[in-house]
Amino acid sequence: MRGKSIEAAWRGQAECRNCGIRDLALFSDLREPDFAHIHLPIEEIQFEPGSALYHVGDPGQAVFTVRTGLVKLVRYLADGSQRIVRLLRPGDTAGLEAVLGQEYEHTAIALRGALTCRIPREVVTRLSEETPRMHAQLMQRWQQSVRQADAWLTSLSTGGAKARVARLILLLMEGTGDTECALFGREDMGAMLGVTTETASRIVAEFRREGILSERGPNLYACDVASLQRISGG
Amino acid sequence: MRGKSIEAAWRGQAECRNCGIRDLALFSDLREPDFAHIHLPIEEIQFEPGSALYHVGDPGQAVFTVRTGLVKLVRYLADGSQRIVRLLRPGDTAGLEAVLGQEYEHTAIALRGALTCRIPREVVTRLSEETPRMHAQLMQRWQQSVRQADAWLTSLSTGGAKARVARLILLLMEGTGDTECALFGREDMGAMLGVTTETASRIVAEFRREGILSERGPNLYACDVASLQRISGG
DNA sequence: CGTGGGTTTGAAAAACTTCAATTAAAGTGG
DNA sequence: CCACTTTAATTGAAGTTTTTCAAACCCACG
Repeated sequence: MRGKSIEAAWRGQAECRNCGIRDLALFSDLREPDFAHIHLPIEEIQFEPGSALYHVGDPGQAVFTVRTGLVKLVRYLADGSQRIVRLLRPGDTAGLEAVLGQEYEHTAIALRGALTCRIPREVVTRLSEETPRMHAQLMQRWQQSVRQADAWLTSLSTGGAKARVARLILLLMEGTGDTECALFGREDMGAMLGVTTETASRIVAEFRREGILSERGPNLYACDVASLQRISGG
Repeated sequence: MRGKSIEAAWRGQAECRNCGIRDLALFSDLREPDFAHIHLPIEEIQFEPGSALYHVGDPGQAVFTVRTGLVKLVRYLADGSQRIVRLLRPGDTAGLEAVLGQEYEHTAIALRGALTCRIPREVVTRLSEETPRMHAQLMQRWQQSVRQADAWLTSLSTGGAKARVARLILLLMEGTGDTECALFGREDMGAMLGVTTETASRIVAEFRREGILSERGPNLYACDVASLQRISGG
């Protein structure tokens, strides 16, 4: 089995045809005959919290679909600190640059545990040559990345620190109809927002004192959405 | 002729085959037979400083290749202020989302004058269906956008304001073997760096007093690259 | 020669960082 | 199961940086 089995447990060969999140995933537009072009195994891999799907500079051999959990894309700065440039959620794709035969641009690390499908580069390449549906899907994915990058800049790297934290929390709740929200370590929060760990901590603490966040478990909070929206807008 | 002729002067039909910057541009990989698929006119349009190639929310009807000058991609925030999310230079492509049939994600505004080629959406779509070279090129362009977005975040929205200004200036000089650098209005600088106009102004003024920048003309400076690099790294 | 837009500068307030110390939580190994 | 180590979160206080609000300035233009 794989060398990384301590951190990354191989689960088995993925059955894309019957994938539970197929309508979200990279292969959502494929039709039955297209699957014949998948000539290399797609593996299902479970990454433990903190383990890396790949590292910046590695030759891009595969694309990953996130099935469950959360993955951060990290860039390391000259001074050794890190900046998180994006967050991938179920349905999102990591390492698209592999399709272009390039090295990975980031280090991708699982926050919480993450179940992923590892799709070899050649599979995507071949599919994209064979079916325009795959092509279109790839372009969509690229655009989605750009859009997310822009949103990250304008909403998480703009304005005061309180507004940024508020926007981050709102972003995390987006989609989930819920008003509960699982946060992460303060260091990661800081790296997402471009502020120090302490500032992130202080603001979360302040929100908690003001009742905007109420702890429901370890790093799990119930959120006063209205207040967060007010803060995020100012 | 076009309604926007006051701001945007139509120059004529572009001759892509003999384009001076073709090796940089979207069509760089096309071969002779591919040009037969261009069934709609590609227009050469000159945008005056401050005029818009397109606005956020407009239906994306065309892609623009920047031939000369500089174009900013702007997002407007809830409070009415603006954030510049990217800068396009000669060879870059604006409005790629049009190819996906989507609305423009930004407002694209010419800083300085900019000569562009306006390529109708259908031309790119058709080419991309007909030739894999075009397809590959589009993917490259998308990736380039993502890469630039990430770089923008990590180098222009991270660290202290002095470091950001220094990195912006270095970025502007990148490529041009020169040590001269044309800056823009302080408001635009601020919107690129996520700081106020005043802060941008103060820092440029400070650099000037310290001899790191010396004025050579209106907003044109000779730069002490070594010092800028030192500042950008701290 | 006045006007308007953008730049520069000042001073006080606010926000953030830094560094250091404290507390809390979570493992670890007896 | 408890004491002990470790790691992360929180808090305080001082120091810096940035913003804010105002005013002065400069220059191009009518």
